[in-house]
Amino acid sequence: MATSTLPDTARAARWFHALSDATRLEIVELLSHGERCVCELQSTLDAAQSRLSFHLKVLKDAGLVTDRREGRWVYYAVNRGSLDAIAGFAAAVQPGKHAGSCRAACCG
Amino acid sequence: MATSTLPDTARAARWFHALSDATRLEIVELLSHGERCVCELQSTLDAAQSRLSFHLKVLKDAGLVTDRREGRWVYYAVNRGSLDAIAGFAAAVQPGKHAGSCRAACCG
DNA sequence: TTGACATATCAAGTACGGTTGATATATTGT
DNA sequence: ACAATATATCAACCGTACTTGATATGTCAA
Repeated sequence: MATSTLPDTARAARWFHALSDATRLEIVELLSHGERCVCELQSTLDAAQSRLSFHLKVLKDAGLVTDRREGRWVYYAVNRGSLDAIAGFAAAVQPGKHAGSCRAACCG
Repeated sequence: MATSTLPDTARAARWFHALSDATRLEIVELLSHGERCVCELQSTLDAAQSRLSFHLKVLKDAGLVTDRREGRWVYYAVNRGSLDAIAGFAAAVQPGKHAGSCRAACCG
């Protein structure tokens, strides 16, 4: 029922849920400037450590960020592919973007 | 603190929250084929009427869909601008996309 | 104006998400 | 081995979001 360009609904819902929180959006925004370790995010956002860890887990489970341990530090970075997919979703649900027969059959 | 290309955090969080639910994603997907009245969505999604009304209100309050009354029916349609904005957000938080001095100063 | 249909709103119950503080795990330096 | 630092996990609490069924509003046709 979904067109082939659309990601499956559950995954998309997880992406969007991960981005539906102000703290997590700020994290993503910070990470868009380059990878950061948790303690950097902590001091920049002035957020409790467990709170940050919780939000980073949500972002990671959704596939929006990746983590990489280096010594005691864990560096988080945005996952470019997931952002591409989100942009792809936004493009795919623009009306009139459906391919061939669909356009004729159902898209006004 | 946000770059000028980023939408304000609260509004973005509302967009993403509106898209964070499977039912609402299905609604948007259906509307991407063209505007639909509530009863059409209701039969297609096999969802209770009050439930649909609730989700449509969330989507509308977030600015993702518009509504238009025609007689007894209310037709909902996706708001193209909001989808553009979402795609814009995804592009803006790709690492290395920051302008000029920022790129040199902070973006690895 | 009455009845039928389409949609919105409300109230109550339940489930889920976020915060906080405490504790656990991992890594490094001494 | 021990202490210090960085991060993750857990449990308890609270608020918000979703579902359901009932009721209200709005529109049309007879």
